[in-house]
Amino acid sequence: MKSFDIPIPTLKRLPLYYQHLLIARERGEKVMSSTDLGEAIGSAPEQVRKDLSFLSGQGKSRVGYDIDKLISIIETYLGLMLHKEAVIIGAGNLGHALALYPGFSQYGLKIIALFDNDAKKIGEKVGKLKVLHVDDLADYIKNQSIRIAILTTPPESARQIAPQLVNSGIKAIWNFSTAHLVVPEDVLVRNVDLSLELGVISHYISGLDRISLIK
Amino acid sequence: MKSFDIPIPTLKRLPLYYQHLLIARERGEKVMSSTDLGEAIGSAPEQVRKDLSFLSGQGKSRVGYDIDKLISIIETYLGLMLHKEAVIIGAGNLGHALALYPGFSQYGLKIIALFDNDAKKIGEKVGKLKVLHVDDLADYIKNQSIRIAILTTPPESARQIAPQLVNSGIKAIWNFSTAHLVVPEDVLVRNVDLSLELGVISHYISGLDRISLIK
DNA sequence: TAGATTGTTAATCGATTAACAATC
DNA sequence: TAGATTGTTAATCGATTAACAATC
Repeated sequence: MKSFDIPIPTLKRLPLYYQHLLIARERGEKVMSSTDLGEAIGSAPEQVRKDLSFLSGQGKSRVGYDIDKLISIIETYLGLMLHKEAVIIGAGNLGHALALYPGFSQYGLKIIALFDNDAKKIGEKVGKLKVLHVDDLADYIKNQSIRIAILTTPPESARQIAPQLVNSGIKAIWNFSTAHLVVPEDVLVRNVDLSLELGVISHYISGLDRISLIK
Repeated sequence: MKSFDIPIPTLKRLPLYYQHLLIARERGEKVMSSTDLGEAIGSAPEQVRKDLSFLSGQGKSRVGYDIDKLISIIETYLGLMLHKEAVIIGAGNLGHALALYPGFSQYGLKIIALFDNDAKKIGEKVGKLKVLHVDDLADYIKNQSIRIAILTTPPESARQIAPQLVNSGIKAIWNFSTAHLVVPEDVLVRNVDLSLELGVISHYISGLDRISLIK
């Protein structure tokens, strides 16, 4: 799963550029310099130019980047226009929030089903979606040719379900559980453990206390 | 805000180690090697040893790390035992999910209030918390000496509120909005933009399509 | 003692930043 | 033309990985 032709950090900045370009276009702007784009997302202009050079830079000296053109280049490069369907496994609070998260559609991601193993939740409505039983998950994925799964279950369930997902044809797992998933090479796993940020935040806050003790 | 004595990636792995050590302790285990710890979180043993060396390595050759000791070292280092109170601004789906997220208390984080500017939401119950009006935010933070704020509002609101938070004494902002916040040096901002992962996922999925087209 | 495992130094890798020639 | 801005190469920085001596 390593054959990226572009650094992951760059890949994560592209959506940011994209958002700001959309806003600028909305405002009627036509071109944008690397300096302005960088400022908008909090990066240096060199960073922006470097990032954009991966997608065959299209800027014009003295002018900047053509907003329309750059938008469509990023769309093509990331495959944003592609219709990407995903399922959520785990209909808890986080699953709900993600199912209803408004930002995803901008990137072509559409949540089309939620699964849970809790009988009480089956049939429950989340937005326009109904919660389905996890027993039907494998068939559903196969029949609908889903390739993206979002995991918001407890870690043990996540570990159990991951192989099923892979067997059913899932190619990308967005893992919100704390479980470390082991999957074949050709399956992308992106881990988002919200708690990890607490390592940084907690250390920072407790550092403040330490300083104030010394003073 | 740069004066970390330890790499951020390490800081984010410490909570992972911590979790696995807790589990191991639960199982009655006494010591754990860097190899085992690494395996649990998907890192190399060298990585583990390197990380732990930042907190004055406490392992024993031929034996491994004393689980009890390491747990308490990490707790001290990250300030996990510190009682850290936080407010959430934005009582939408994500705000709800975070308010009810079970994983935070393990790290000493306690959400004690939710704020919103939508009159319809004020007074609404989220778990045991009531949604308060954002007009009362500054006073609340000052009176309760809150230092951590979690932002789950739309980007424009986030940008507006950030200076207020800083003025009221907030020292760490966990920013789930897409806004790029500009704050004084001594305020920590941790950005979590869920959409950014979609850059990586979308690119990967569309890469699969590209390959299958070629074949 | 012999061997496993740590802690640390050095080598590698990769991303960011700086510099600057090319260009519009 | 002069000057601003790109695109790219080189230098720097920082984190990961490898190697190995120290140690229990």
